[in-house]
Amino acid sequence: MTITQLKYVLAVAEHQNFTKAAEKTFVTQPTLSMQIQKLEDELDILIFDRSKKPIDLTEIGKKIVIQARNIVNEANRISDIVDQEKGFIGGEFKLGIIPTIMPTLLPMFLRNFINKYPKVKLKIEELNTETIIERLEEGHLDAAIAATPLQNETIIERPLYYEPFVAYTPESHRLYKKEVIEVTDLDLNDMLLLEDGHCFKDGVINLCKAVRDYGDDSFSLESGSFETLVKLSNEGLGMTLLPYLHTLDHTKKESDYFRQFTKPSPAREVSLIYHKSELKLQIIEALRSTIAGVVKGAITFQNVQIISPLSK
Amino acid sequence: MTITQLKYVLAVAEHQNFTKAAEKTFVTQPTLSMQIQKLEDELDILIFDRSKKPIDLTEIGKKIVIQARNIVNEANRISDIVDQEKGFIGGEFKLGIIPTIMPTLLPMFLRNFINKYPKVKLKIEELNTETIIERLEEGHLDAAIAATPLQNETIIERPLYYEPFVAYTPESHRLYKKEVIEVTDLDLNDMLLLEDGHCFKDGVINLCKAVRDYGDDSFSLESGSFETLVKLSNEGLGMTLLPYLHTLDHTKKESDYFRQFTKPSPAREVSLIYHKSELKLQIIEALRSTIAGVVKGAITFQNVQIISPLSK
DNA sequence: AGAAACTAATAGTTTTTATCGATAGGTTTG
DNA sequence: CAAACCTATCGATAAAAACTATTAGTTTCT
Repeated sequence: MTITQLKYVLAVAEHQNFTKAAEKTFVTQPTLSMQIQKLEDELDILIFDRSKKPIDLTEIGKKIVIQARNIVNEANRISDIVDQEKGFIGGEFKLGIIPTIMPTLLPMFLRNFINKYPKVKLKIEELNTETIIERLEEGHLDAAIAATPLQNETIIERPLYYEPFVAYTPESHRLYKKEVIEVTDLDLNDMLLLEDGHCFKDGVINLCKAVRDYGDDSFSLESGSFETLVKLSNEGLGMTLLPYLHTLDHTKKESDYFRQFTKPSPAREVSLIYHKSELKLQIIEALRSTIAGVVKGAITFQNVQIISPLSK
Repeated sequence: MTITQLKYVLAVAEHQNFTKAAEKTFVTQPTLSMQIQKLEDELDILIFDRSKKPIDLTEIGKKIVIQARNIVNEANRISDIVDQEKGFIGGEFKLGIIPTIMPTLLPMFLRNFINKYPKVKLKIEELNTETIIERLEEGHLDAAIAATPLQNETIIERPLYYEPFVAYTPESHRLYKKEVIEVTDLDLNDMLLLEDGHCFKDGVINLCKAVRDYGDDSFSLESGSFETLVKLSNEGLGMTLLPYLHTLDHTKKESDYFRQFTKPSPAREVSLIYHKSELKLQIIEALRSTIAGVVKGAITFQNVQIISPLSK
């Protein structure tokens, strides 16, 4: 059994297709077929059920794939150890960021980071939370920035900052007259929220449910941007909630519509998250400290109440 | 990087000698030298410091060896998974047992186990607790039976039974007249205990310390057998403590000297222990259930007070 | 000090094997 | 029913892993 063979197994398991897997692993399809057969012979079992189309894993194949991923991960960590010892921070690093964090946070730290660690080839992708979790688990992302807690056992969360929500209440809205808003003032029927939004949990209100109910009656929102929400809000379709960083670069007119919450403000926890295998931990740590350094000062909220992204 | 190379590195790290490592891995010495050089070239580091005699690991080499052991362990588990799926329980299995458990427990389950799992080649070795922990950590033992708790993070403990201590008080001893003994009756100055004995902890008395003090004055005991203790005891050198199972096959005269403790009796916890990597878990589980089945009935004590083997 | 023993690296050779291109045999798809 | 697609097989080749023999450098023993 070789590490290469295990990588081939993982590739075929992922693409459910020998030919595609061969391309991804930069070998020809016969090579893949032969090596996987060799491994199957050695273990005296079938990893793939070739009768099904597309090709599928056998029961034992599934278990072997899990273990193979383990082994390959641990093997990759050898070069991590070497890099760390050499003080080398570099190589490709795939970072996922959710849409509602991307435009505000990325400009704050990106220039800083690439100056400090020029050898790291950052590949940043805007992805929703669900996809991020998937890709982290499969090892297609090295880390991500998302709202937490996620309560996923395979993922480690390192909180970066706590970002309060600010209410956006246009003149037409009943709450425009109030100077500060309380959570209890909110009414599910006159609020616009993102699908991928953050849910008030437990005691407060469950806004996730509200969005769904609302969608039944009139329209549903798939847009990932708060800009759309603000415009709809201006049209008199209700108020909305914006994360604090999104309120920093708005026109004066719009700023007039912002309303803070009374403390403890509802807020989201924004974290750097990564797989528990802790691959490329040095880069993750470099990223975390860079962001932490930039964010400190810009956002220092403490008396907040965390809103979970979970819709349960 | 290949798994084979990592195995070579582990062998050289263990034996601190290329030639011996080559024998153990069933290849010639040049093969080992070349493969390890290849790996060092690929990682662009030195794993071994060849200037020192005997050969030594570099700083980074130590880290790589730890990770290599990880990888090789995880790789070995593949065949575990296959065996489990096939329902095959077999292969070599190295079991360590501490001297004070060996003679009483082994006869109780060995025949039973080899009948039930004839394909398992059991290699049993009598070892003291310290050596057992070492070998479990290095992977030279698959499992062991010892007194617990050990509070070692890399080792998993599965308690098998709780064995009370029985006092052995010859006629000459002051406690001979009492029918049952209380822990508070014990006096450190007239007791014989094994070096590798079990320590009364916390509230009760710290017998471990007592042994050391005693040794200063007259003699120290390195024998691993209770037989010696009993004989010394008969010579009027003091009383001693025997684990319950050791009291089952004694002459009538000796039985006369046994004294139970009042409940909760001081007792030792005897566990099946193994590395947290859980290699060969099926065999471990087979062993555990076999022993548990045999022991049930023979030893069913509940109202006991566990004595830790730790001398801290 | 000098010979013997030991140890790791090197050189050259053989054996093994991983990979490739071409192709056959089997599906599924339009 | 042909076209497209997909995996297994075959024969060739290049890479590499292993071996034997030897060298060069130790350490150990006399």
